[in-house]
Amino acid sequence: MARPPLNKDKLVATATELFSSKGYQATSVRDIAAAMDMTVSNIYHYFGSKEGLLRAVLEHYSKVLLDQLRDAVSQDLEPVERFRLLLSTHLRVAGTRPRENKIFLLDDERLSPEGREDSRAVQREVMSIYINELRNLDRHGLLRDQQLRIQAFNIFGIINWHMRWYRPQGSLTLDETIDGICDFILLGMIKRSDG
Amino acid sequence: MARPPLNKDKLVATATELFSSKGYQATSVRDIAAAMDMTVSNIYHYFGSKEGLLRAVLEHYSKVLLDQLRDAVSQDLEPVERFRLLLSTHLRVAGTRPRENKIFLLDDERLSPEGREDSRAVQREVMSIYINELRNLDRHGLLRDQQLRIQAFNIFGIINWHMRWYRPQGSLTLDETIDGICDFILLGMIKRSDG
DNA sequence: CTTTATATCGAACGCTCGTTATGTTAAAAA
DNA sequence: TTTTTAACATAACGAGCGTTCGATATAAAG
Repeated sequence: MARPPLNKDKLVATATELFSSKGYQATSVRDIAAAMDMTVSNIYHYFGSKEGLLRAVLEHYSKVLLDQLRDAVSQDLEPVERFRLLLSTHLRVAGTRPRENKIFLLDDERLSPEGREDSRAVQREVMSIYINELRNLDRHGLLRDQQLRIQAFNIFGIINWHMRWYRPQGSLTLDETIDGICDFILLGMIKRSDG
Repeated sequence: MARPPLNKDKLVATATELFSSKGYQATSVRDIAAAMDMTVSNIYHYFGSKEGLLRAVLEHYSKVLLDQLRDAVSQDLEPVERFRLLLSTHLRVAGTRPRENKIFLLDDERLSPEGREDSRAVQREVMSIYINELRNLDRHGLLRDQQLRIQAFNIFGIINWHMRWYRPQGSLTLDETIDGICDFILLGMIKRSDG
């Protein structure tokens, strides 16, 4: 046994790069093999199938995302402050791992039923983290609207759209962008007299 | 000449249905031919290529969307009211044509450079409509934040995410959902004392 | 009726895809 | 040293893909 996990990790990284830039379906196993300078059959030796590689990519990202979100909501903070921490954490994970995030959002439709169910379970878990926090805000009379799921979906839309336009080399830093987005979510667009 | 535009329209409709449910790449020209009960070569007679069909789908949707948005912002209304009309119009088009919207958002990456440029032009036009309205709001001192493009991107995220979760057969009507989303965008999540 | 243009078809071409069967190297285990 | 096992390679299979070619049917135009 030479260095088995080393090459396996590099394979996941290369697949992430290619899947995110060309799309899962448009990326052939031969593309990945060429980028790794190895043969196709070797990839099958490691992952068994093309979908096995996709699942490895998704499982890695899911773990990172859920760990960070759970950590954020476990902090002992004022309701609004903790919600802001949840938002900024989510934005930071998605913003620093745009490739994994893109695959997670777009290519889960290409999974087999079992893989799709795993992906859905992660999405449900993220949703339940948000619903818990929204309930907490509502308990303190801080929520303007009680349609919690719609609020959550709106937030996911903003966060997940973020990756389509944010470029690290742009004029705003990631921190500035994240603050602006959190304010947008919490306060809305229109200027208010008490803000 | 029998009824040329009739079959051509049906072909665009069938392609829309299949492209949106399975994705552009996962839909073969043979799939579409089978759904239309015609042969593959007949599709090529009409559209010349698979991409030709995709472009026909996108051009149709782009025209509808831009027409409606332009009509909304041409109304003579108070700034906030006109912005709310723009939002609700956009949400209504996307919500009543979820299939076209999905293809428009996801499959423009599969176009050739020329087709991609056409699609980008439409996206730029939509953005400029929003920027104009945001400038108008700002001129009246109504905007909380002056990062206009970020505001616009946040809005697009919410609107385009809408199609991933909204189901007409759900408990809320489209109108109720649209109102809730407009309020979210304009007022934010947190209850304010002057609201 | 003849010409012409459109609508439709059947069959194939060349290519790429995911996958597998079989073999070889090389390093760790015994 | 022998055995075993993981890491790699070569070569192919069968299927599906987008596309094209050549022919036919059909209806409008002359």
